[in-house]
Amino acid sequence: MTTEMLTALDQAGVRLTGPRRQLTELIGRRQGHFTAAELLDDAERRRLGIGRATVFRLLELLAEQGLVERLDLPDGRHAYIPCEPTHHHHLVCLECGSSTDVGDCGIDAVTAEAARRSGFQIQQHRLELFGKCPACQTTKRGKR
Amino acid sequence: MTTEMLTALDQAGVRLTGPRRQLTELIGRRQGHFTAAELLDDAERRRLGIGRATVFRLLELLAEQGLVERLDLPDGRHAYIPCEPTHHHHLVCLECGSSTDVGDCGIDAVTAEAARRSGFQIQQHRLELFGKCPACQTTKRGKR
DNA sequence: TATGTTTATGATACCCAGTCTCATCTGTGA
DNA sequence: TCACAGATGAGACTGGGTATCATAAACATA
Repeated sequence: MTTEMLTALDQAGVRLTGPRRQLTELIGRRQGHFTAAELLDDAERRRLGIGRATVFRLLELLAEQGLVERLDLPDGRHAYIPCEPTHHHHLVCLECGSSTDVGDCGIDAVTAEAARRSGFQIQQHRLELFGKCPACQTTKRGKR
Repeated sequence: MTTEMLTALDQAGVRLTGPRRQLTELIGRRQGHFTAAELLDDAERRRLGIGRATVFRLLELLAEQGLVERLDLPDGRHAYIPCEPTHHHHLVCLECGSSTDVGDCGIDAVTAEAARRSGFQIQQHRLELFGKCPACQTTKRGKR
C-alpha cells in the first residue's frame, strides 16, 4: 500500500521526500483508521523528527488523491482511513477500528428517491456505516 | 418551534432559564443550519450577555433530545440543524443552507446489503445529502 | 556529478470549536 | 419566601488544524 501511495504521489507531481516516504510507511503499518495525532505519535516514537504540519500536509495531499479519507466518528473525533480512490462508503468497526469499503449497494436509488420527494438536486452524499466487524463479533471483545 | 423546544426541555426535566429561552428564540429565527459561532454572534449582537459555554451546553441538550442535530458540512465545518426527534436524514442546500428532512427512502435495504457483503453487524449509520434546493435551482443564485 | 530553482520542511505561533472549572446566580418545589 | 440543586458567565484549557517563515532537500538540467 505504501508503494501505491508513493507512486500516486509521484504521478500527482509532488516530491517524494524522506518524511513522505516514512509517513506512508507508518500509515501502511496501521490497520483501520487512525487520527492525525496517532500518526504523529508513531513518528515521534521512532524519533523521525517529523513536524505536525508535515503530517497534516501529507494527509491533505493523500485526501486530495483519494488515497485517504477523513471520517467523522460517532464520538465526534476525526479519523483518517486509507482507501481506494474510487467512490465508495466505509464500514467502520466501533470496537477495533478496522474498516472495509463497500461499493454502491443501491445508495443511488436512495438519493434519487430523496431528490424526487424533496425537489433537491443532489450533488454529493456521505454515507458512513458503523458496527461490529466479523472478528469482533466472534471474539466478543474488541482487539484494541 | 421555539415553544416545541421549550416544552421538550421542560419535559426533559431541566430548568427553563432566561438564556435557554433567549437562545431557543434565536434558533427559531434562523432558517437552515447554523454554527455554534453564528448563534453566539446573534446573542452577542443583541447584548444578551450569554456565554460560550451556555450556548454549547444548550446545543448539547437539544441534541440529546433529538431537537437539533450535528452536521458535518462538506467543507469540514460543523453545523447544527433544528429537526424532528425521529430517525431521518438531512438534505442540505449548499447554496442557501436551508435543509429538509427525508425519511427512510430505502436506506435500510442499503445497510442490509452492506452487512451481507461485509459480514459486519451494522449498529448505526449516517447519511447526509448535499445539493441545491428547489428555490436556488430557479433563482440561479444562492440566497445568502 | 554539480548546480540552481522550486518545493517541502520543522518550529512555532496562531486559530477555532468545544470542554472544564468554579464562584455566583436563579428557577422551582415546598 | 426560601433553600438549594441546577444553571450561569468568565476565562483557562484542550485538541485538531492552519499560517508563516527561514532553512533544507528533491530533482531537472547542464
